[in-house]
Amino acid sequence: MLDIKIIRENPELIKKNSKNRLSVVDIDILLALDTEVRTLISQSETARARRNQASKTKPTPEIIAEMKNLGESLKKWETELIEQEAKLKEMLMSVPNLTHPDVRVSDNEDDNPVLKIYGQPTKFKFSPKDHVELAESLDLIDFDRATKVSGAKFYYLKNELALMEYALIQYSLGILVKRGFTPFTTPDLAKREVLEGMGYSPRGESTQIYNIENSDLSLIGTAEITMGGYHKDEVFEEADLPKKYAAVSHCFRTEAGSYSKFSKGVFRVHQFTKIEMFAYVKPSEAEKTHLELLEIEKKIFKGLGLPFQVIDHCTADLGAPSIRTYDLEAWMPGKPAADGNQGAWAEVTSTSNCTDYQSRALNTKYRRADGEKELVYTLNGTAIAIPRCLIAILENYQNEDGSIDIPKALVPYMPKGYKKISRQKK
RNA sequence: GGAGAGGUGGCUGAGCGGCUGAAAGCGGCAGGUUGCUAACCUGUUAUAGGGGUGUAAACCCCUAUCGAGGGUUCGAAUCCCUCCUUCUCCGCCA
Repeated sequence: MLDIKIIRENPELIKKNSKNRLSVVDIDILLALDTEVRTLISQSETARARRNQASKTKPTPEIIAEMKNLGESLKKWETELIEQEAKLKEMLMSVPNLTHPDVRVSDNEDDNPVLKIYGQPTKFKFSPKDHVELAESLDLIDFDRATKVSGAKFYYLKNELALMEYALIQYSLGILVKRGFTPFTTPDLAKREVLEGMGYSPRGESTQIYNIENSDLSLIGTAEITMGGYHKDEVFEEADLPKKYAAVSHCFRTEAGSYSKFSKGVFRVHQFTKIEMFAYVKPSEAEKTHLELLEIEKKIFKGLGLPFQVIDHCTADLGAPSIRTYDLEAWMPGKPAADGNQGAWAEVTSTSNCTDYQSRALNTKYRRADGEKELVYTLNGTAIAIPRCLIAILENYQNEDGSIDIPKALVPYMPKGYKKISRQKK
């Protein structure tokens, strides 16, 4: 969340920013609520000061009577205070972060500038198939039985594709560990307070989050949650920063109302495996680290031999916690494009600079060399999201006979002899 | 899952209804002593929110916080309830 002080002191700036980010929070109402809350606080504190004063000595019957009275008013104010504070916090959590000055201002969420294209869309001498067709003919994904067992938008990975998930993990972790990232396997469930601290609201109508019945646990949608919660209420020493983590987890998303031809196959699913990079840095290093995360994503995709482009989210497409977000979009030859053609760029990774937006809610700080404590900055980025990466591999590495080459970079991580996927039709 | 014992400041640990934001020790910081180190001595040492003085560095006042939340009371670290969590023993289990 944003610092309420920034909103108090620069209401016009925040209003403009929120408008650019398509936020619907009314800053005037928020500020009015803030004033109300502060009045209640000072009222209660004055009353408590009086009570503490009176409690220093043995009270006379008159004072006892007075305190009894005061106690009742206090209780009333406190009840009101809790209510109003909760409302204020809810509003405050919905106010998006500030925006990096270089981000394009646009109210169209597809208006993201392309920074650079690496490689070229793969050319075929035949008509390429999409990953669903390829995977089904090679017995690599079982959608039908997944639907029977778990429902729509679940899948079984089989054969080479099941192996390839682990190959991709090993390949990516190798790159990350070399760069000083600490590897993690995280819990796949987290408490509500952690989700909320990270800016995800587990309840409510449009939630993307699965909740566990009779508990305050939710299935995480990304390891960003468990890695952000990891240092909740902690204080780093400046010398210990940056902390760079690579977290393997399963991710669960309800994906309410997202059925369309653009999310065919495993493009948008309820469960997938992902390695998330997460970094805690001091403010002066955030931009540098952000570019480092982007570089790693590029290295991973270049290494896999996949064509991709880098885009820079415009204001309309920026998530609330982020001041700037870059995505890698890989070329997916089987994906229908918006203009009706076949083949499209599609998001495979995303990296965000969240400044102190998350650390404020999580209360994660660092002690500067001069002894002062300050909120750390947090950044995150996808190292690899398995299903989307598999789509890109299947569709780009397909051959005319329906077989698929395994990217050279993955061969060392596959059991011996796996270099190509081909199977006789039964 | 069952039984028991705990959760207090950076750490160890006292307090068990008012003068306790909290003894003592350790550690940290500043100063003294010192040929150097050790030892010793003195002082200091939580966080957050609000208010005030000051150009500022600072300083002063108020409030909250002794695992979390509720309750009892004029007053709670201290009594009661719920939850979380740690340890020990038993059971179960990959």
